[in-house]
Amino acid sequence: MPGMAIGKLAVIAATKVQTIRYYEEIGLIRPFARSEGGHRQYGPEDARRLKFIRHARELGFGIEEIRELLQLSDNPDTSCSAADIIARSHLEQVELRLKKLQALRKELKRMVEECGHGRVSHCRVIEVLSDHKHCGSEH
Amino acid sequence: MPGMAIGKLAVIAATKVQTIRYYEEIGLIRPFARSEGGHRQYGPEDARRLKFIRHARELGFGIEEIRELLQLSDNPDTSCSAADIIARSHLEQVELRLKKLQALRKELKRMVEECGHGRVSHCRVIEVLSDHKHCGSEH
DNA sequence: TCTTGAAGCTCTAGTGGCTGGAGATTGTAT
DNA sequence: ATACAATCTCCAGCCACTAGAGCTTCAAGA
Repeated sequence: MPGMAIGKLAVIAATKVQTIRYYEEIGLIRPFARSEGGHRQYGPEDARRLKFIRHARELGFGIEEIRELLQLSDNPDTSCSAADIIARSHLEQVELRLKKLQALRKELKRMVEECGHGRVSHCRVIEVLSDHKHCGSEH
Repeated sequence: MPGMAIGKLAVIAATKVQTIRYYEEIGLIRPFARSEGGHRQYGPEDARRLKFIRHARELGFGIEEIRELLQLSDNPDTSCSAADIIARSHLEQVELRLKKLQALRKELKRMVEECGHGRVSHCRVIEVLSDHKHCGSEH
């Protein structure tokens, strides 16, 4: 098994090369070997791990959360409740963000709709931004 | 008009003191005067401007967008269409984020619901993160 | 007026999660 | 053998703040 170079791993896991090196730096992954000249060599297990990380990042998990999840994934005999707790608290955060974003969209829509394309002195966009009271909903 | 100190402005605009100094550093605001001892002094116009900035930040506008909006707000005779364009493109971004977040919530909910509270080796949370294919929706 | 303690000052560094570039070295295809 | 792509390390920068050290100034009470 000769292992693949960092560039190929990057393509496979849809990551940038620098990002992989960064993950190594902060201790999330490490290549299973180096070539004589010092080039990193990765195997399929590294690819799986990197995909795990990228997927979790896409889902909005922070690096430290991912570190915990990786540890759990590395030790399949531990209780699953830790992973559950992480995912649950993450879900709560997501639902909060979602609510804020929905209120924001409403506000922006109103702003844009009410802009009469005239002078700034009568522009609702500027007006709404100038005074919180113009807001229909809290945020 | 003696002007208020930075601490009071911070309270009024619901900002941290350091944030105000940071905004000054990057050229968004400046105090209308300094005391003999070098303390910043602000007036009501500064408060209005800072509130404008904070409100726009809450709505998710970036600093450079805000810089543009401030310029428009400072020149009430210019066309409102520039502000409109900024707000519109911002709205688009928000709607995109919203869609992603909704897909994410769905995914997380499923993960949490399917976790049987057993061992990690059978935990759906880990499993879903390990393999993108388990996702019901793209994100 | 003096004193004290809160609030201000500047400057530096750190956060998270990468991203980009310089300049040197290595790997690979012809 | 050579050309050129890919990789290496190291360092700096991004955004929008936030925190702290170590000092000075201000305002209120005695």
